[in-house]
Amino acid sequence: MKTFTIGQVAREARVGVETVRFYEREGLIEEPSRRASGYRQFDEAVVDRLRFIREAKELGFTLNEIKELLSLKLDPASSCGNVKDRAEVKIADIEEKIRTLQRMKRALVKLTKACSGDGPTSECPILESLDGRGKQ
Amino acid sequence: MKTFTIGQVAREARVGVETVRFYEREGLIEEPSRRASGYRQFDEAVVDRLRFIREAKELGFTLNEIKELLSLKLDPASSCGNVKDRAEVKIADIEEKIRTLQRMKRALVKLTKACSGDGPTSECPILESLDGRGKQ
DNA sequence: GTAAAGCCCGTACCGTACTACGGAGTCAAG
DNA sequence: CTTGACTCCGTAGTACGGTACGGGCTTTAC
Repeated sequence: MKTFTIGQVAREARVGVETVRFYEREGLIEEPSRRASGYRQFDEAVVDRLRFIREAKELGFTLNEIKELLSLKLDPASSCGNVKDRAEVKIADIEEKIRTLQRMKRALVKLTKACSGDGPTSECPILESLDGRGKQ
Repeated sequence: MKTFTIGQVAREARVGVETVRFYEREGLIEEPSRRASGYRQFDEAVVDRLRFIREAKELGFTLNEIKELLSLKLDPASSCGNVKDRAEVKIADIEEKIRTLQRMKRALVKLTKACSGDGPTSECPILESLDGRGKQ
């Protein structure tokens, strides 16, 4: 069976070497076996695991959430429904974030439309609107 | 002219007392004058400034960006256009974040649709899809 | 055989934005 | 005058997710 050094798994999974060590410390990947020299010896599954972590992170899960997801997987008492529930909570989180960002964007667009771009900052409607209320 | 203690400005601007001290250390508000006792003595403008910071943060600016915005304001050579440019960059940032979140959401929705919610985690399409590729 | 690249470890540090702590001095109300 | 709330200060801690350092061993390639 093919094994990998830490540098190889890192390259394969497109993460940093230090990140792999960090994930090991944090319990996101199991402690690998070692060569006589002390060098870590990983197998293919760790590459998959690291990709899992990277992709879940890209989907907006935090490392703690990912850890829970992984422990669910190991727990024979938990069902697929648990995982689905968590994914649905995550979808709701993401929707909330999107709404907040859209609110921010609308406010900024409104401000930039009010601003000619000419004139001194002292008359900038963007700064005025933010710093204002007490200034007029 | 009415002056404020740190607790009063904090309440007025709806931030914490420690946050005001923190902003002072970070140079986001100027060093206030002091009473004989050493107590900080703020004026109304600081309340506005603190509100400015809070609102700009709500619009997605970081403290560093806010600091820049404030320095623009003080620089007589900078025009309203500088501020507008920054706001537009921020709008583009926000749009990018929204797109990323929408990508995340689409991926998660797709996965939850594929998942019945029944069955063991070993057959969960969500986990499989994430940890997969090397497992089949 | 040698040199470069890779790996070992613990620890410290990065940025972001605060929040908490503790002991001492001060202020305002009653 | 007392009491309780407020303020002072510097320092440390929080959460998040890593990133960097540095001295010393191991492996690989030539």
